[in-house]
Amino acid sequence: MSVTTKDLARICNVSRTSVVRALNNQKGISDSTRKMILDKAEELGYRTDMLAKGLAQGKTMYIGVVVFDVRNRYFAQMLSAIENEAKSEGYFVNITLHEKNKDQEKELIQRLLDYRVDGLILSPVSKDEEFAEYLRTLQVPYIIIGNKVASDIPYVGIDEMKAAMEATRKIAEKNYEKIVFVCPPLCDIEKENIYTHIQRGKGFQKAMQLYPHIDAEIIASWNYKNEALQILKSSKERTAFFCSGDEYALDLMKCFRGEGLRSPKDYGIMGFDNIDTLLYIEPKLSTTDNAVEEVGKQAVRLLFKSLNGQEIPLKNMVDYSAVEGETI
Amino acid sequence: MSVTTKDLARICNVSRTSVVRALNNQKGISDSTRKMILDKAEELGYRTDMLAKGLAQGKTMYIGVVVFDVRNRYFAQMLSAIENEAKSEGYFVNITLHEKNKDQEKELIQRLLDYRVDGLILSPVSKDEEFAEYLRTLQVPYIIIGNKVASDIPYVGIDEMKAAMEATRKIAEKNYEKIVFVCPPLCDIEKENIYTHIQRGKGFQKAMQLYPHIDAEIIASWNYKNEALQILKSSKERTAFFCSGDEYALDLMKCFRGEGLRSPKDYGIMGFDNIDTLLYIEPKLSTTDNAVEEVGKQAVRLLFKSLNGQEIPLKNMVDYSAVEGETI
DNA sequence: TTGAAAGCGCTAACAG
DNA sequence: CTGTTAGCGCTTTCAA
Repeated sequence: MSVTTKDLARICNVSRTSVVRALNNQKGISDSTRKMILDKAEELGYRTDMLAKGLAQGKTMYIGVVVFDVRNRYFAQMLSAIENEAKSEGYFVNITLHEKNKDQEKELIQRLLDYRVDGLILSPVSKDEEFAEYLRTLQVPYIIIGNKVASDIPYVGIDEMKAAMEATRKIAEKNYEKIVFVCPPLCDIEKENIYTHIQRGKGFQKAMQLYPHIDAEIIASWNYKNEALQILKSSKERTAFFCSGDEYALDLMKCFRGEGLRSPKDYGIMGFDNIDTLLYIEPKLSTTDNAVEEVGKQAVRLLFKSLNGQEIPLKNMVDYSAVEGETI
Repeated sequence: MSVTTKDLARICNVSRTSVVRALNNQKGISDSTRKMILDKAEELGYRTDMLAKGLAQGKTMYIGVVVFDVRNRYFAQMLSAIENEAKSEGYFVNITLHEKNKDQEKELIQRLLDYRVDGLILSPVSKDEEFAEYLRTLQVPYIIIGNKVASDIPYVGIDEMKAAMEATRKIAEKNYEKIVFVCPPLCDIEKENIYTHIQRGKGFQKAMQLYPHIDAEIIASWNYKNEALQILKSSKERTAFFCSGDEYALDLMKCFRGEGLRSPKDYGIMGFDNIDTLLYIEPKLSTTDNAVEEVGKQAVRLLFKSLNGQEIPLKNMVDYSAVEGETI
């Protein structure tokens, strides 16, 4: 087995307290004994047992992250950002995943707490009041990213609605006669937390009010490819699709291409998120960058503040940015 | 604070030992007291402190995973697989990330050990003998995925060489006059563990020996786009590119498209890995599926065997499969 | 069937 | 400056 403070104490002929003082750089110990102990520790490859330390101190320097589905680019990019930011403060990150399952979600949070994480970063798929209530009972600080749960629960993200409004206006100003908001998650509104998509939808509708002469339509179905195709083929108007996620846009583009239709010639299309798959896509998709890495970074920073006992704002907005493409 | 076994004992008027026996489903306790304790535990929302349990038992039911760069699709897909498989055995997974940094890599392993994980799954960027030696000293079972470190260190992956050979032959049989193996990581051979890419390269070369009349070339540079373009433009032969990763293939396709060149008309191209970005790409890229999810799953299974004291094979091969596309 | 006591490796309050 | 002691919450051996 590995060497403990007890071993070090015995070997160095000092008390365990002295060993601790040396290891943790505390005062109340002479430089010579400190050096002696540290040298010996180094020599024997001493390593702090974080379990024991955590148990004794009541904190673990561990933060837990719960997200659904890393296969989603969105999360993959964010996780790196979170990990890096936390590391810079000496914290360790425990990333856990589930597949949009509410029970699993809660279970993961529980298990992280069982392991006594000091704080949590969550991107929940749950949103019901019961879940909000559950969160409120948690004994550790936490912060929500992406899918807001309730307004009294700390949250960091971008202003989805405003971003969607601006995107919509960009499309509208290109003289399309019809704009279709494509948002399949909307049909899961009862089942999941799709806050971001709802906000984007609101932004779309709000913006469209400024353009009464433009036809507005919404597709809220996982059969969106067929529905969109239907619309595009049957209408004589210049049509653009505003998709609530880049993946939907890419899917549509592929589908339309199969019918010989090209953007921007035959239709306009815009995504949302700016996932990095777009790098390989031609024509370059117009979209909105959701600043996912910055969101992750901010989440960690806010959590640290919280851990240090500081009050943090409930609503934290990060800047998004429009990405010019060739499809509008 | 939360309720402990001590609290339960006091409240139920029994000893802590009895509480433990009830909670852990051990025998040596009457059904009635057991029920009484469990009911009370439930009522008070008792939760085992895994830190204390881990400390006392010397095992944590935790497995650590170290990978570089989740932004890579390869890992994102694999992590889900690992998490799911581990969960099914009651283990908890701690995923940690770094950015191809050897020091960070070792540091992460150390920290996971400090938190006393029971086992490790690693996809290392290091490969030197020193690292291998370091791994051999670890006191917990571990398994390597993807980048093999040494032949005495347990490893799970696909037969990269054989897969690359078969892919090469597929290309060769389409009557190309020149085949270029595009493998930028090869120029990092001194810096990183690029075992998989090396194996793919060997497979390519071995296969090409069977086709002496076909021109074979290798690009081992991060300037591969320009070099490939150069080759394609300057040679009159029917040329195909065999890329050691789908991303390189997508990059080339985009670059060539910019020059008005299309696959398969103007050149052939094949990728490797079958990343899911391919879903959105047209024409459909021919590639090899590296069975990444199965690899992750197997890694967990093998680790469990190891945790249970069983011997595991050092070399564990998972089946890959060719993916027919339109670009060859 | 039940309980007392020691211990996992560390920290922290208090004394010398 | 140094050491003694108790304790974090759980497990485990041994005795009743």
